[in-house]
Amino acid sequence: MPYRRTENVTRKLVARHGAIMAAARALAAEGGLGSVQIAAVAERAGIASGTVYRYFPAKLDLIAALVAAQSAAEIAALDRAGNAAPGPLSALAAAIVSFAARALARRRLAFAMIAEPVEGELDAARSTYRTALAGAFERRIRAAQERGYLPDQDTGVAAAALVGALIEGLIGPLAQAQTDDPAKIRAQVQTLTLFGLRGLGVIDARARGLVVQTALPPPD
Amino acid sequence: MPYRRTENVTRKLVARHGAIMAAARALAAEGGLGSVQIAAVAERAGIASGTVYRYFPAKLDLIAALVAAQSAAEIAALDRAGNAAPGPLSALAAAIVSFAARALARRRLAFAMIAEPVEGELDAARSTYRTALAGAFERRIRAAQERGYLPDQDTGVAAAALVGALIEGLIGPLAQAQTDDPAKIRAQVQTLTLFGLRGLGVIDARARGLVVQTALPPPD
DNA sequence: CGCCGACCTGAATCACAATTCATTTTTACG
DNA sequence: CGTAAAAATGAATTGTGATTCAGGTCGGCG
Repeated sequence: MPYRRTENVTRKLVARHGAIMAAARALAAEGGLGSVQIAAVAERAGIASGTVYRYFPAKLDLIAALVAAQSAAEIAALDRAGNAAPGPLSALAAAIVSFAARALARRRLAFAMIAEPVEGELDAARSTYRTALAGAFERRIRAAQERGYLPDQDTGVAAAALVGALIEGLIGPLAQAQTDDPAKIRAQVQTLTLFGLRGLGVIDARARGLVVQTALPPPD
Repeated sequence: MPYRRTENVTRKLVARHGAIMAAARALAAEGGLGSVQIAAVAERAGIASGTVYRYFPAKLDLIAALVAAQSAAEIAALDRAGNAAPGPLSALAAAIVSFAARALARRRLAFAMIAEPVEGELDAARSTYRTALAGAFERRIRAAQERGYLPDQDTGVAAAALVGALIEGLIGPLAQAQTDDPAKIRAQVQTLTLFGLRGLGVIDARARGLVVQTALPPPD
C-alpha cells in the first residue's frame, strides 16, 4: 500500500476546503453572489479551477455551503443576543437590533445572502436562510405572546413581515443611499427596531427603553 | 413609392407589440422572470424569435417595459384607493390593503415584478418599481405625519420597511405555503396591514376601524 | 531510489440563451 | 401582375461560464 492519507495531508485538504469557502465568501461580499464564479474562486484560493470540483461537486453546492455557514452564524448571534436579555420583549428587541447591526456592518454580504437577485436553482439554497431567520424571530415572538406581552396574531406572518421590513429597510435597494456615518446607522437601526416592535404590537417601545443601545459592530 | 405604411399595417404592428408584452407577462406570471426567454416569448406570441428584436432592441428592454407597465398599474390602483379614503390614516390603510390584495391575487407575477431573484442588469429595471412603490407609500406617510396622525420618523426608512414587510409577508418565499382560501387570504392581509400601520405608529389601528374591509380581488 | 495512487492542473468541451443576418414573405401601389 | 421596401423568419453565431478529463505532480512507503 504505497499511499495512505496521512494526518498531514488531511490537514492540507481541510485547509483548502476552507480557502475555497473563504474565497467564495470574499467574492460574495465584494460583488454579490453573481461574482462567485468558479474561475474567480479558484484564482482567489490559489488553485486551479478544476480543483474546486474535488471539494464541491458543483457550484450550487459551494453556494449552498456558503449560505448555510453564514446563516448559522447569524442566527447564532441573534439567539445569543436574545438569550442575554432579561425578558421576552427585550429579547425580541435585542434579536432585532443584533440582526440589523450585523447586517449593516456587512451590507453587501448580508444582501447577497438574503435578498440579492440570482438565478433560479441557486435561490433555493437561500430560502433556507430566510426561513431559518424567520423561524428564529418567530420563536421570540411566540414566547412574548404567550406571556401576554404581545397581542394575539399569526406569528408566522408577523415574523415574515418583520424579516421583510428589516431586510428592505437595511440592505434593500431602497436603502442604498445610506452613508457609513455611525450616527446615521444607529438612527436607522433604531427606526427599524421601533417599526418592528410596534408592528408586532408593542405599545410604547421607545418609552419602555427597549430601543436603546444599538449594538456595536459585530466581531468575527 | 411602392410601399407605404398604412393604417392597417400600423394597427398590426401595435397588436404585435402588445402580443409580445402579453406573452412576456404570461410567462412571468407562470414561471417568473427567468422564464421570460426570447424563444419562449416568440413562440407564445406566435412569431419567430428574430421578430421580437424588431420591437425591442434587447431582452432587457422588453423586461423593463413589462415592469414599467405593471408598476404604473399597481401604483395607480394604490393611489386610487388612497384618494377615495376620507382621511390620511385611512388613505394609508386603504393603500396598503389595495396593494396587498392585488399582490395576493397575482402572487407569482407580483413576486416576479418585485422580489424574485434574477441576474444583475435585469434587476436594475425592477428597482425602479420598488422605489416608485416606496415613494407612493412615503407620500401617504408624510401626509399623515404632517397632520399629526403619525409620530415623527424617517419617512424614507419607514416606507422601505413597510414595503419590505408587505412583500415578504405576502409573496416572499416565507409565505409560499398559503392556500387560496379567501378567508385565510383576508386574514393575512389584515395581519399585514395591522403590522404596517402599527409599525408606523398608529396606536390602535384595529379599534379605529382602519383595518376593516379587505378589498375584493382586483379587476384587470 | 522508484513506484503507486491520490491530487492537481488548465485547456478543451459543453450547455444554454441572447443576438445576428442572409433569405423569404408580405404589403402597397403603379 | 411586377416591383420595391418593410417585415418576418429561424438557422447560425456568439458569449458566458460551468464542467470535464487527459496528463503532470506530489507524498508516502517498501
